[in-house]
Amino acid sequence: MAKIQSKRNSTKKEVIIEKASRLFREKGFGAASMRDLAEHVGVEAASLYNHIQSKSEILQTICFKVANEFMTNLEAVEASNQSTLKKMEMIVRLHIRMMLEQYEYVYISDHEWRHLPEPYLSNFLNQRRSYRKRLADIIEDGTAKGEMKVIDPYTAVLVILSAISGIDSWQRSRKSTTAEALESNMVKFLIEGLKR
Amino acid sequence: MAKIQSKRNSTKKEVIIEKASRLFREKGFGAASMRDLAEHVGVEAASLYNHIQSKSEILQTICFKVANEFMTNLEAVEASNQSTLKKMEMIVRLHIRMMLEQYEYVYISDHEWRHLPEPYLSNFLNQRRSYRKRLADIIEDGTAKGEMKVIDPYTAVLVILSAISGIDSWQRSRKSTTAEALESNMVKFLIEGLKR
DNA sequence: TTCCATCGCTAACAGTTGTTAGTTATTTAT
DNA sequence: ATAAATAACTAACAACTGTTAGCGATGGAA
Repeated sequence: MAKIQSKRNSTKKEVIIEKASRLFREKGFGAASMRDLAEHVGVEAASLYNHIQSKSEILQTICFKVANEFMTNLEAVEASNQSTLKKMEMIVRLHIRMMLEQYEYVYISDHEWRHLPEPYLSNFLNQRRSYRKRLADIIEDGTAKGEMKVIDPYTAVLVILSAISGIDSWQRSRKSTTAEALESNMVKFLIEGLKR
Repeated sequence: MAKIQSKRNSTKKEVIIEKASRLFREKGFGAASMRDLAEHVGVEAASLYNHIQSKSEILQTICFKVANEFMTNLEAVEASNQSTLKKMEMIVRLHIRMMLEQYEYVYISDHEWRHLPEPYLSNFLNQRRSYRKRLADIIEDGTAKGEMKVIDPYTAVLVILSAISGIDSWQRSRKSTTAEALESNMVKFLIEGLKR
């Protein structure tokens, strides 16, 4: 049942969301229109509503997909038996990979969450706050154990996360450098900055 | 001539731009309407056009005001006789202060430049690229002199700049910590991360 | 074949967008 | 006081917004 399969074994809904992610990143959620999106999907605007419920449903899907993926990975890191410094390195690497491999989704989750309607907005912000708090706890733990330098944990979290989310402007301007080189450079910088 | 002074010794045009900066940050450039802005200024939407030429002129004014201020300050730093590490520290401190003191303007210049119309968009991007190149040159110089660790200069620039621009999410959530504490924490982290 | 669900289409809705024209009110200069 | 300039107003424009209704085509299940 359900022949709705388009190319690449994906639902048409998934195709729509993928095209939308590209569009939302390029123009911003507010400036991207449904007719715009429809054209990229190769269909009339009204037809989109056979697969999705609303424009903001697309945004919700993207934002929470990303948020959940980060949260799941954080839990795995927390559960691992590693030094706090190693834990932070794992998280940094995860964020960089996500940024490189799922660029559009991560970018939108980072930049367009403002346009989420309530109650999703509050939900998203709570999740984000919780995520950062748990990162800060790791750093605080690292400081207590003498593995890391004495620094405000929340500031450190902010520095690390925003540094990584800034790769977006790298993405287009530096195809020359390899992803591995970028990753190791950023890890070196960010983790050395933490090391005591 | 010209009585157009409103309160606070500022032109009505300046008042409009100030109110607009707040609005553009909160809602995003695309989602903020002229009628919205007019209400905040205390006037009808059409009346705004006695003082400005278009909506995007406001965006242009803000973006280039910020860009020019950074560029001017960079030139001063370049001309100074300091170690490369000290130069980078000066730049970091400048960016943090700008972020804290002219939050709305800097935020918009950082996040809403996409909506600049051509040819201003290309102009802005050129200026940004040049700014980053000159920062990277300082770091490269520092590495050559053995003051800094061997790291890709452009990556370092990106880390530093995006880390600072991430203070926006700090701004609202951490009124408790003082600006000085934030500044010293970030300098410690970012500059130590550079130090050889 | 018949039936039914799925999907695409056209047309239209009600609302909002940035902006202009034309007019009136207010302030400044003579 | 009068003339000139400046800025506010109302009304309207054409274009565009997300979204719905309804109809026709398609294709798999019975």
